[in-house]
Amino acid sequence: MCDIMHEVIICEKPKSSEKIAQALSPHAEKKTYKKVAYWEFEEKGKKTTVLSAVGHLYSLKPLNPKNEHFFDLEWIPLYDIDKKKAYVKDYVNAIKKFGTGADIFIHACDYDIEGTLIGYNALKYICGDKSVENALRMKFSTLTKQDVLNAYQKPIDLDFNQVDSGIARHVLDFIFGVNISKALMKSVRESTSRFIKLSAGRVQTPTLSILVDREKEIREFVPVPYWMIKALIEEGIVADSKKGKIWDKKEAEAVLANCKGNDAVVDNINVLNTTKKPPFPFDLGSLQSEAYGVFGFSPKRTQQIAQNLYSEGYTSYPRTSSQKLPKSIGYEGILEKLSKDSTFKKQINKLPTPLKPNEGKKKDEAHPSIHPTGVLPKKLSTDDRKLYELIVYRFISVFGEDATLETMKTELKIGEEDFLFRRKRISYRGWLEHYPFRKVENDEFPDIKKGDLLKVKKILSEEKETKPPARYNEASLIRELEKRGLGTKSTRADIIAILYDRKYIYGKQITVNQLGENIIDTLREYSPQITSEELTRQFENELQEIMAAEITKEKVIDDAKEEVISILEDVEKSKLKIGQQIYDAYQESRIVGECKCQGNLVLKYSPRNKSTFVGCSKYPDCNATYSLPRGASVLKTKCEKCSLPLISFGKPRQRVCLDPKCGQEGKETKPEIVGKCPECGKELLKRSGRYGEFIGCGGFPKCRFTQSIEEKEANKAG
DNA sequence: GCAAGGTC
Repeated sequence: MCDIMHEVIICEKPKSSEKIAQALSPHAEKKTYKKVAYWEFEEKGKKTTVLSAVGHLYSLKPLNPKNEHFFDLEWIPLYDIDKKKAYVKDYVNAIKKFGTGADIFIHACDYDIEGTLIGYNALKYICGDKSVENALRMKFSTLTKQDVLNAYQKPIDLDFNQVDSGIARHVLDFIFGVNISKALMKSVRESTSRFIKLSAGRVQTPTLSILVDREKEIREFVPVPYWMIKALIEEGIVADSKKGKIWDKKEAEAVLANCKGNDAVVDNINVLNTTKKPPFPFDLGSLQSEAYGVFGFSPKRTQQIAQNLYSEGYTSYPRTSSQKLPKSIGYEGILEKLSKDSTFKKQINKLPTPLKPNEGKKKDEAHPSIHPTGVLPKKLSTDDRKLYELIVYRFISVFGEDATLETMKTELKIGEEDFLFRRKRISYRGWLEHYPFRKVENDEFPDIKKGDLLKVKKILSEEKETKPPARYNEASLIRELEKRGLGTKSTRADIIAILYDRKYIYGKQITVNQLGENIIDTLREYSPQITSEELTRQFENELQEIMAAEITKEKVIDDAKEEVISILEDVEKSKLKIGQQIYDAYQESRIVGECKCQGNLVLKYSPRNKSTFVGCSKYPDCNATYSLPRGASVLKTKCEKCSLPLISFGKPRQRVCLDPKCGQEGKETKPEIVGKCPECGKELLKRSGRYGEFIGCGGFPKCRFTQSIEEKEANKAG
């Protein structure tokens, strides 16, 4: 048994180990050790075991957790730091069991900085220092059989510069993020003896900064009035004055006067054919964006569901930035399998041959775009089913034919004034047939020709005003982070969730709280580096230099340490002022209503009960407290009986007064009807939610159209 | 208590 050579291959994740094992030997046998899968084969007197990590197995931890600042760090198993990562232990144990004492160690994790570090740490801390010294490195960019075989046959040495740059990235993020976060919390604690969970980091703080800048732009925006002239004409035509935005009221009135009493003459009709290409296959970012737009799923939720579908084998690996569908995934086979579902089949049968996907530009060396595997799910929850079908229909659409649209641009003269209207209709549906999630305008063209005289029913001068820039939502913020190269495809959704969790931001149309704004103001003063994406750029450059052996990781870390120490000293000097300001801002953003004593009702947290409750800001002068049921939210609407705010909770949501003694049930008053939904035609209702009143479609949840009261007002005025 | 990065 012992005279045979033993070779161990360590991969980054279970899926890779499967593919690598199968590529290396037709005899690779799947085995399990305490629920963890590994692969084994024996060839030419050598036994090979293919093992797998599950991403990072080790994480940084301060050497002396009691110190005020953390600069000396060590690598500790992830499951010792985070209880939710217990599953990691099984993988570590499997590597320990089969890796210890092997003759040959092969590092086969993804060929990037993080992957290199994952394998390095696995070898070093599980198999021992010796395994690292002699380790071979497989370098591949895809997990195709050919690439894997090549990498195996021509292994390279482990690049220790790449390892060092990975270590430096972790250490740098830790000493900046954790120490500055701690300093902020300490300032609050020492100036107010209260605890608030605060944080700052290389990615989250610039992200918050983007939101704060937008918030300030909106606040400082001064609307400018303008007028738009519209003509209501027979045949249901609404034409706009070619003058567009008219900034001068008198000029608008003059246009109106010029039109008076005149019919409209059709001056010119221009009909154009345009083609609309099929969409690209999904990468994670575009899936998150589409699922947000179509179903209202948060990017984090989409990521969780996609991970689920992947684990069940229904869809491919979700954490990809690829918009490519290489032939090697076997899309004919996938479509054939999907065709076992009669609804899918209807669409698939209409696809043109030969099959050719419309691919996007974005690439990912490790994975293709997100696509169904062809395995049909038996049972899925409603939301999982929705996302699954979105992925399937998108996949089918990608192979569809171009759609053709006809656009009609008509120029009219009313007196001496020029008007214009456009119509759009679908002349060939093509791929649109396969993708039911987005509606495309399909207008009727009026039956008119050049020279026709049309009756003008009415000329309107609509007063409008310029609008501030729109707020980000989670999907558009993710796109912004992607554009700026902040975070990674796997972390962006989590980073945004942290900002919500810290109460820096709230709302679907993301609004920054006082607390969030104050954190940015404070950090811009004391640690400007961390508030801008420049820190990410600086890290990237330094890591490059480490990889090129132009600088050592020790030097980079020492420099960073000095920088952080100087920041911490500055914060320390002003901690009382900083802490008080942050606490005041925090208080303000926790206000949910008005107490009977005229004080503010604020959300408070009881560490003892681990629950949130409502208390008066004038405590201890006012002792009013109200407990909140789990998952309850405090509404802006006041109780009609006692004027405290109403709360809503439970499933289905019910409304009652914050004060249980009051006993007032939120009257099931019929919501006020305020118009028709522009998307589905049902009634638009005035509703109230956590962040005040808003307009929503009566067809909810089928139709998810919403708008703010302000938007509604603006449209009414316009 | 605190970051950002991998992955089930």
